[in-house]
Amino acid sequence: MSNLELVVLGQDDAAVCCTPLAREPLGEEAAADLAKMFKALSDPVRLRLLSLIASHEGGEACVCDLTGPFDVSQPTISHHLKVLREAGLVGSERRGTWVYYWVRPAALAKLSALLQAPTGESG
Amino acid sequence: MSNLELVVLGQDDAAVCCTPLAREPLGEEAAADLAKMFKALSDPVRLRLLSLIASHEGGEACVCDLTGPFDVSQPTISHHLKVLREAGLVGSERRGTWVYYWVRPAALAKLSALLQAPTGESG
DNA sequence: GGCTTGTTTCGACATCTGTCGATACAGCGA
DNA sequence: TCGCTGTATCGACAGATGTCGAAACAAGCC
Repeated sequence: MSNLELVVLGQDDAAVCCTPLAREPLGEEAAADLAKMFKALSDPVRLRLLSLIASHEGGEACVCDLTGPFDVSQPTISHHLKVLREAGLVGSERRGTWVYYWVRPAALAKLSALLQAPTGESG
Repeated sequence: MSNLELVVLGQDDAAVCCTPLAREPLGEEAAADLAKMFKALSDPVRLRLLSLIASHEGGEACVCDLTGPFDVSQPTISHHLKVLREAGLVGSERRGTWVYYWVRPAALAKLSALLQAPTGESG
C-alpha cells in the first residue's frame, strides 16, 4: 500500500521547520512536491474530511464516521480520502470490518512552517 | 479593483491564530473559503511565484522580475498572479511603468495557524 | 502624435478534477 | 457456504484549470 503514497520529505526531520517561503526562492522540485500537498487541501470536502479526522476522538476516524456529514456519495468520499492519503496528509489502516484514517501531523507541520510569515505586515 | 478580490476574514484579527484544524470540524462555509486559498497554492508555478515575491528584497517584486525564472509565457505568469491576488495571498500596485506584487503575511499566517499540529504524533 | 516597453485580457484548446452509479473486494456472522 | 455490511475501484461525463498566441490597455519617450 505504501508504494502508492508520496514520500513526505523531512517527515521525521525538523530542518524543514525553519524554511519559510520567504527565506529563499523555492526550487522547481520542491514546489512541485509541495503543490501536490496543497492541491490535496484545495477542495472543501477534503478540508472538512481532514478536520473531521483530526478533531475526532482518539485522533482517528472510521470511514463510516466520515460519510454522514456530506452530501456527496460514498465513492466520492473514498476518492477524496485516497487523495489525502496519497498526498501524505493522512494514514489509514483496516481493522476488521472498518478502515480508520488519521492525520499525519508532520505533514501538516511542514506546510504550516512553510507559510509562517517572516516578520510582519511590512517589515 | 478590490471588488475582484476575496475578503480575507480575520486579516487584522488574531483570533484565527488559535483555531487549528483539529479543534473542531470545519463548517461548510469556512472550508469553501479556505479551499480557495489552498487552491491558489496548489500550482508549482504559483508556489514559486509566491516564494520569489516573498524572498525578493524589499518584500515586493515587479512582474518583470517574475517572468524570467519560468518556462511559461508572460500571459500565463500574469494569470497566476491574478489567481494569487484574488485569493488574497498577494497585493499589487502599479507604479509608473511597472506593477509590483507583495505577499500578504496575514493571509499566509491564517493558513499556517490552521495547519499547526495540535500536540504531537499520537497524543 | 506615434513608437516602444510592460502588463493584462481574450479566445481557444487539451488536460485534469469532482462527481456519480455500477461493480468488485474484504471481513463478519448465520 | 452464503448473505450482509463496509470500503475501494471502474468507467463515464460535465465542468474547471493551465497554457498559449493575439490583441488590448497603460505609461513613458522620441
